[in-house]
Amino acid sequence: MSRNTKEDVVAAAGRLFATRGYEGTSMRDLGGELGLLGSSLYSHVGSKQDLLVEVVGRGAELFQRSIDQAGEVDGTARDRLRSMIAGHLDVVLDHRDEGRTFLNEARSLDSEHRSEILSARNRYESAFRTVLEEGTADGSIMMDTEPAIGAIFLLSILNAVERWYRDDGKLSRADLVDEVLEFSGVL
Amino acid sequence: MSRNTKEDVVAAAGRLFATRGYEGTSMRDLGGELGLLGSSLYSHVGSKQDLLVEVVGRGAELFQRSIDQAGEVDGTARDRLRSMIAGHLDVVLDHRDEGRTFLNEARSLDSEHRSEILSARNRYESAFRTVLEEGTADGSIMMDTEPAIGAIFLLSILNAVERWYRDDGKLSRADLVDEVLEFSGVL
DNA sequence: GTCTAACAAACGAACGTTCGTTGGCAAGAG
DNA sequence: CTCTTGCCAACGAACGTTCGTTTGTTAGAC
Repeated sequence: MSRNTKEDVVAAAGRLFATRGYEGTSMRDLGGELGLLGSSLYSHVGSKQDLLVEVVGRGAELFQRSIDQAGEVDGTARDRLRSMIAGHLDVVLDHRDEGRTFLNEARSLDSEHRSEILSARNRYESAFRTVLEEGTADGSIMMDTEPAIGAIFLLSILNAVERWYRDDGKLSRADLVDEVLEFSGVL
Repeated sequence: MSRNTKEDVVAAAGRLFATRGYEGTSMRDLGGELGLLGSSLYSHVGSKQDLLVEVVGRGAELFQRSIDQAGEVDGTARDRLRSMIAGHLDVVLDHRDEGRTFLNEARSLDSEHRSEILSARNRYESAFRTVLEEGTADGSIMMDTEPAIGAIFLLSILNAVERWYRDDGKLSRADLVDEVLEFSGVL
């Protein structure tokens, strides 16, 4: 009989928040997921809101780490863009729960944490805009669309990937990266 | 003292469902929005779920009408694609509440209505895929991406527009249509 | 090695509040 | 008079959370 750790609780919370939404998930639901009573969760966590903060925070951290790694890639701006896209797909596909919760459930955060997440998202979008600008400058990226719009379009595609892509399909992740680059006129 | 009609109730429900989500909206919230008690809403509507069905249904109808109109456009497949994109943007921007609720709150529908909406979405995506195939065949569309993926990418961009586009900005809707076409390599 | 003190994890009952919903009644418009 | 609209009071269920208690494990003292 193995008992549950805080890690288990946060993981299960991510799963339920991602699929049913924060408001659509009750502490009793979450307890049931772990074979516990709802009240037992309070041995591990201070409040339901704390759980959301934790899950969303993990999502934010994953995206942040991804963009940091891509920034260290040397080569042309196009190489860096490719790395950013691949990294984004990995986050969104390998950490579906945290990614979805980060992207969709931020509105349920208290205003302090919500605005933190919002500026994290803005910084993230800026990184995409910047690499597009650099690629236009050094000639490694020929995109007909201006960087500000192109970054938004790219992220729209990337954020939606989790809704339809399956790893066991015919399209590999590497091919998916190429498809995205090709679609946006970079390749 | 003007009294409220069912129309007002459905419109307010759309507004709240779109911004706070279905589960995040209480009947008392909704009543407050109209200067009523929550219980008074039951003079207009059978249940909260009925309201969601109504709002989502309106969203579905708007998208359906848009795609039907675009289908009647004569010219090349590219002309029809342009019309589909413009129509989608109009739905999503002129009927933000119904559009958002249709796109984001379907999971809160009872399973019967949910699967109806899901197949409506599939038919809608099929229409995009088909026009891309036709455009490849008649040579009016040169897209490097295969139609199935291209349709998904296009819809990912279009569905996200409502999150960032403002009508009072520098970018007109017509220009936005061009940007989308250009980004996807059609123009 | 045993006894004991501490701790983490979970239970079960209950708290106050909010939820969706119902039913009876009043005011006003056609 | 009737029909629509809304108020009011109330319902049972579910909500997040707190509390005192129980259980199993871990660590140190004897």
